[in-house]
Formats: sequence, structure tokens, C-alpha cells
Amino acid sequence: MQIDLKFLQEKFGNIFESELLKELAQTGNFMTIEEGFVLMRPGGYIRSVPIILQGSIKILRNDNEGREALLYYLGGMDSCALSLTCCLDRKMSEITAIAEEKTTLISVPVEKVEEWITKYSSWKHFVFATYQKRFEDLLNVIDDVVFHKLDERLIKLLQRKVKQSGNNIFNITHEELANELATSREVISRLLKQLEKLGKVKLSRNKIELC
Amino acid sequence: MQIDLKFLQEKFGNIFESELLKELAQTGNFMTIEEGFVLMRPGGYIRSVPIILQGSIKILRNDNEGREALLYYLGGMDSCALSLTCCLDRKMSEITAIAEEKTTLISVPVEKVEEWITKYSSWKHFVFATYQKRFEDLLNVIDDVVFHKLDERLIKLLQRKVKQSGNNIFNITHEELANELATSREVISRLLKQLEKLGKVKLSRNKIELC
DNA sequence: TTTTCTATGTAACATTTATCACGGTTTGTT
DNA sequence: AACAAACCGTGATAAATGTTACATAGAAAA
Repeated sequence: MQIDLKFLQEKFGNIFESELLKELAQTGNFMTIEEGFVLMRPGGYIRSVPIILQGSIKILRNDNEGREALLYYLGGMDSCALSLTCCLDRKMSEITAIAEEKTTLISVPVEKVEEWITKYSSWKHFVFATYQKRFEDLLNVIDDVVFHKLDERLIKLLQRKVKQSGNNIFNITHEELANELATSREVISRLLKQLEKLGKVKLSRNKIELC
Repeated sequence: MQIDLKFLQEKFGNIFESELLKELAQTGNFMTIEEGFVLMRPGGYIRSVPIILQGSIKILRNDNEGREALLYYLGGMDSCALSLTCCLDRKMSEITAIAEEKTTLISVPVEKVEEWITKYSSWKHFVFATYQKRFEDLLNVIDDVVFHKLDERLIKLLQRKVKQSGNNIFNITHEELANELATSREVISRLLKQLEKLGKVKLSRNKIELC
């Protein structure tokens, strides 16, 4: 789909130079995906870099036994360092990317990603900024996993969900939470019950309220 | 200290263009540091980016209770993405960098790091490659910590030490290993004893042999 | 309504990791 | 030699997490 230039100017006018905006409008691929849509699976080849306009994408790491661990979310104006890496190296994906909600994004083909780095300094800055943000995200994951216990990590995750949805009640199953924290459903159920007894959450089917 | 241009040409001739080599020789700061030398502590400001010529630097993440966790090693021709991030953002260090052995490096002042990105495409590629490598390193840490138990992580760490030192016998205390894996000395001692019983290592004071 | 499926609760038990409390050994120092 | 300091071994115990097994509850489908 052709992208509306004015829309891009509103969104990116203060980041990208106008020439770049034009090219983005021409060669970028505007798309809307539904919640749960899988953008990428381990082993898939990546031929484009997404820039998220609205909504959010969650990025998960997989092991070879089918387990997962949440790495980070991509939100407004974010892009993905992993896809950059993969694009520039022509390597396969080693992660999963899933839409957390209905999401609109621009997909930039790999050739342009590289070309623009030389051509537009604003794009170059954008790419560097992306790397830096994701780098910090990964360091945060490491901090969490290495230095904190599951209950703390769970609370933090719930808080993120709240911030994301903009609502302190949100829909999710224990199973899903368990996957994102790379543990089992039973463990999460137990911890949630603890939290409920402490008055920190209220639980119901498919739904959690953070108090 | 002034850097020998011919030396740089040997080391970097096939990566960097000759103009950049000249600038490196002029403005880069050549230095040799001893084993155990602390290049950086959390909270320190970073005003230069190191490029390691010989030896190795280990990069550790700290929490606010004095614990540590090994992130990765910087070796030959490697550079540090964190210092890049910090430099470009003028932020404080959130890691510790210590020389694992006697190490020689070139220290590039932050202004040049940025300037050269625009000026030399080989430097730009170098910076991108650095980000990508460190990104992968962090993903590996996450894989290890999230999906693997301590005994496996310990063996992997020992294997890395062997590869690093180029010798299957190397000097280290249980305490140091415990720090790098963010656990306690007792736990490591026990696991090492297990490994010894399985014939996978031989233990002596300050020394481990991987079999 | 009855059935079926999915999600949750929970006890019991196993395993892994952490902590505490020592005692012993090697190395270096006085 | 006597002492101190650093390093290692190990039992006992506790805490955290993982696993198994089954019960129940709620929602959806038939």
C-alpha cells in the first residue's frame, strides 16, 4: 500500500529529513497486522526492517526445546535491532516476533536499510539509536534474570502489561505469562495467588487486575 | 604514546582505509595494561572507546548489591558496544571492564568515534559490526541464564577460559568463577567437585584443568 | 442443557540453588 | 617456627523453582 506522505511528515517530520520521508513513502511498505500475528519465527529469513507506528510487537527468544523468554517490546516509532543485524548480515532470525495488539508498521526493504545509512544521516542516527535502545533492553533482561527472583520479575511484567495497555486490568492467561518468563504455568499460578493474598492483584479467568 | 603506523597497517590494513589508519596513529592512544587493571567501573564516565589489539578484557554487569555477572570478553580487534553507546549518548557506564591478562589497546577519543562514522565508511562498518557482535554476545548470555542450569553454564565458562588462555590448564579461584556466574563460592566448589568425580576436570589450588 | 474445552487451584514431591557454619590446607609473612 | 591470610571441602539446612497429578471452575459449543 502506498503511504501517505503527510502522515509520515507528522510522525517523523522532526526525525527524518524530507528526502528520506519521500523515499519512505515510495518504497516503504505500510501494513496493519492483527493481534497475535506472527511476524517472525526462528529460522525465518528477514528481508525487511519494521518501524512500528501504532500498537506493539513483542520479541521473544526461543531455545531448541520450545521454550520462550520475553526480550522486549517494540512500540511507537521503535524499530528492531535484530532485524537490522539480520538484514545487514543476511542471517536467519533467532527470535520470534508477535503483535501484542493490532499494529500498524512500515516495512523497509533490506536494500534500502543499507543504502540509506550512507545516504541520510538522520537514518544513520535512527539505526544507531535503535541499536542502543535494544542493547539497553537486553541488559535489563539480563539484570532481571540474573539478579531477581521470579516473583519480582512477575510483578515487573504485570506492570509493563499495565503500562502497555494503559489499563490496570488486562487480559492474559497464566500460561502466557509463564511462557514469557520461561517457566511453568503452575509456578505462575502459585505466585499470582501469593500476590492476591498480599492484595497486590485481583485474579479472574483470563484477566488480571493490578492493584 | 605515538602509535606505529606500520604496526597498524599490519593489524588493520584489510579493514580500515589508509587515511583512517593515519588518523588512528595520530589521535589514538596506545596503551598497555596489566592483568587485573580496571578500565571501567559503574558510574564512571567514558570518554574513549577501546580497540583491543592483544590480550582480553572481560565485561561484567553489576547490580546494586555488589554482585556481578559476566557478559562477554573483548579480544583481538574487538571493541566495546557499551562504550560506543555511552560515548554517543554521554552516559555513565553501567558495567565493569577488567583486563583478564596483559592487554594492549588503542583508545579512541569520543569525538573521533563520532566524526569518523561520517568520514570513513570502514569505520562505520566497524562500529556496526561491533554492535552486532555484542548484541549476539548478550543474547548468548540470556540463553545461558534463562535456559541452562548452573553446571552447564559452569562447564561452558571453563571452556571459554581454556579457549582464551589457549591452555586447558588455567589459574582461577572458585570465588572468581562464582562472581562471574553471579552465585556463591560454595555452589561452585560443589559443582566443580561433581565435575571432578565425573572426570571432566582436575582441581588444585588456584588452578583448574579441563579434561 | 449437556458436553467439551480451556483455564485455574493446589497438594505432594523432586530438584536446584542459596546460606550458614565449620574445619582443613596451602601459601606467604613475620 | 609461628602466625595470618587466602583458598577449598563439606555437611546441614533453607528457600526457590520445577514437576506430577488431579480436582474444579468457567466459557463455549453442541
